[in-house]
Amino acid sequence: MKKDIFQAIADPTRRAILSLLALHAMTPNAIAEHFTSTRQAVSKHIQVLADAELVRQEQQGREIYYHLNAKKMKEVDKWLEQFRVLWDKKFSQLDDVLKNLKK
Amino acid sequence: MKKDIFQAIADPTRRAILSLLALHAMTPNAIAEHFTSTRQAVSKHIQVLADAELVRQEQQGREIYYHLNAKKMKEVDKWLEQFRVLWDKKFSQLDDVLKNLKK
DNA sequence: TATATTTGCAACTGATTAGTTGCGCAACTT
DNA sequence: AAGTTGCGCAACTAATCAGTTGCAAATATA
Repeated sequence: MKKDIFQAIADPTRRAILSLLALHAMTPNAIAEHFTSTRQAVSKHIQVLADAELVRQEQQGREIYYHLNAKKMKEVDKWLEQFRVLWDKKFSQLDDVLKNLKK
Repeated sequence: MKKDIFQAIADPTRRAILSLLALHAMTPNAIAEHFTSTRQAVSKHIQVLADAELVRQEQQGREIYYHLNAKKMKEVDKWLEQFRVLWDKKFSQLDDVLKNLKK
């Protein structure tokens, strides 16, 4: 039921919501206006983001402002770390050099 | 049907496969040995990774070696870029400085 | 040639999901 | 006080998904 960060960012709508919230905090209605689907559908997406702690709520009267919790995104960055060494051409070439040295 | 990178890395098993392939190329059978589920289940995961171009195949006789396409992971890194500015305390403090300068 | 191994593909099934609708509650507005 | 607005929660449904089993093709081995 409760999803992790990777599942949370798997959905394009949810990624778009995160991008919106990167600019400034917003209420569910304000967020929903950016999409064609209903408020409740968007609200469900927000709930998933909240479960994953990618988003925090701030109640103000009857309105709820959703804030991006950018720090949580660090976990994705941390996971990427293991591949970062591999994807850069410079490192590949360095790898080749090391292989040649072995011979 | 065809999934994108974000959907591909949403599954923990698939992330584990990617981590395995970060070490060296492997055949489906070899990969499946690391998991409790059946070969076909693992094969399906590999197929998803291949569709997302996170993995390339290299046929050798009747064996197929799957290689990690680490460069594709850059797309996730690129998406993270928009949040990287926000998650670092130093940048938040810099932001405060800029706000104060405005006054 | 006969047999075993490696693999992908297709059909089936139970579980999960995304989106809708309807509701109720709390908080503003007039 | 009465009506409106903002919102979350719950139930329903159609669609999708994950994993299994069974099969066929290609390569290797005896």
